[in-house]
Amino acid sequence: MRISAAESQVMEVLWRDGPSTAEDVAGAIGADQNWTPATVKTLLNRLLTKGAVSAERIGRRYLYAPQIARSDYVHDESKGLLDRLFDGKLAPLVSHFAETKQLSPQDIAELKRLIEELDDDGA
Amino acid sequence: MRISAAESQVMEVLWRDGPSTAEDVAGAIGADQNWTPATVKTLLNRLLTKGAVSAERIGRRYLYAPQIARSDYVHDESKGLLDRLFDGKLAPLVSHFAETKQLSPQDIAELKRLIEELDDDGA
DNA sequence: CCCCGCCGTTTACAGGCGTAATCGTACAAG
DNA sequence: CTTGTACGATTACGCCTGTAAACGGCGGGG
Repeated sequence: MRISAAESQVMEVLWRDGPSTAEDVAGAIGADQNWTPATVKTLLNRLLTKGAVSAERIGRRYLYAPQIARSDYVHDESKGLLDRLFDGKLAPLVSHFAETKQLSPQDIAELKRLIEELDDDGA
Repeated sequence: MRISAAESQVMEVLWRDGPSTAEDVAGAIGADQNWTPATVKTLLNRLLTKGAVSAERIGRRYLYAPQIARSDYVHDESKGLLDRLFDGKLAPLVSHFAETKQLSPQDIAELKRLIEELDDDGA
């Protein structure tokens, strides 16, 4: 199930805020994306027909709720990128960011901590 | 300059093999993507009008050469993903793969080595 | 009890993309 | 010199996407 870039903005709101009405979503997004409410409704409907969200009727409105886990989505996107660009390996990606000077000392420290933790678990 | 998924396949060949004719590219790709040569030519032309590749006439053919660095492309794609899904930070991405059990001991070892190297440099 | 307005649904439409066939032309073979 | 052919260029076309307006019904206010 493919979720487009615009659709993912809507999903992010639902993941963050939980079940929401179209109005809620429009309110949460509208400002920075400056979409009209109509646009948000279209996206919600496309997600609905894809089965990516569910809709429960509450009075004359619907509460939309995500039907796929954010972690699954994130995983698919991430793995896709790794496979396409880094031969499926994480290390080259990290290396790439290191080379292009995109890592702050804090980033490095955090990565270090994380890796040591993994290493301990694994060993 | 946006490079689509199909176009990036063509770019990958040019990055890997250097300046190539349309036939070369078609040969290098054709098998696994099973595109006709016509499709490859279309993609090369779209890349040409975008300025992503250059074309130098050699006899009655052209040699196509990348005009953008792979590292730039890789960087844009990677940064885009990090920004969209991981708040721009690498650590959460690594953490995500760790949680979903996508890291082999080799991966962890390599990451560890890499990070220590970075840490030494930085310190 | 009737009508207005608010919802969700349907329809719209231009641009990008994947995929490819067709066209026009210039070189190579005869 | 003619002609077939192999190129790049042009055209095609349906689907997806971003963005949004139009439509139709139902429920609440008068």
